[in-house]
Amino acid sequence: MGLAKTEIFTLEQNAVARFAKALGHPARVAILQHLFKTNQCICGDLVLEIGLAQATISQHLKALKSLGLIQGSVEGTTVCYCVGFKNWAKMKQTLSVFFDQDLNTPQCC
Amino acid sequence: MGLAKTEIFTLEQNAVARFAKALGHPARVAILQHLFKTNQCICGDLVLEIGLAQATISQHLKALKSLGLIQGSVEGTTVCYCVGFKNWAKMKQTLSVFFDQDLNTPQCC
DNA sequence: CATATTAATCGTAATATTGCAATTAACTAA
DNA sequence: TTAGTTAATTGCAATATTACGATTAATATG
Repeated sequence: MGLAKTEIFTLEQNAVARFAKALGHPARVAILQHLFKTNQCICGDLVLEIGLAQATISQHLKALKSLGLIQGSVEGTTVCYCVGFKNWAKMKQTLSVFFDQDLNTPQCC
Repeated sequence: MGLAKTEIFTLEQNAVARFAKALGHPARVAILQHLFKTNQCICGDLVLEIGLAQATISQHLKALKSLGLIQGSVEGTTVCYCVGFKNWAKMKQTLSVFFDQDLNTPQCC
């Protein structure tokens, strides 16, 4: 199928999975790292920096933008991207809660 | 293609992506949550709990096991699964470093 | 032994993802 | 206006993922 049955899972489970999926490709990880490092940059810089085709970078940017992890603003013929701090924080929060499950659980095996 | 060009990315970028990808499906999130809640359980319990076919659960278990996030031990006709705490901790560490990039960066837009 | 139970694996179908070349849309500058 | 620049979109090919039924392998039980 290739299609996840999201309807049988909780909102939290789907939220964790959605954020995690967005980070599940090294190009998207690299894009975020570069935006944190440079604070902001135009799309073309990312193409040079990362070394994938412009169309491919654009596709990854779209995925990150759809979750609000980055935002882009058109400036003339260029598009300036930067981190979407609000949703970045939301992602950190969502995944931190998931990660810290282990604090309540005694280690068994 | 469907095949990520991992060779052009750093080890860290690939590690973040690999862990994140493993959490990128709600069924795998649910499996981990259930293992934390019950400490350990057999494969059949997960099939009942989650409501996907046994073959599908087995596939998700394999993905988690390949990263060491869970471990399974055969006990008679059943297989008992539990969290792989060592690699769980490694995942938390890897992703935490990535998440805390924002602490060094002044918020711009 | 024969039968049942459990979970991994196989095979397959549907869909998603990744990547790129080519095109398009939007804007700038001459 | 025309030409150039930038980035989104389109179209496509290759591969991956998700899901399930059927089968298999391993172990238990009668």
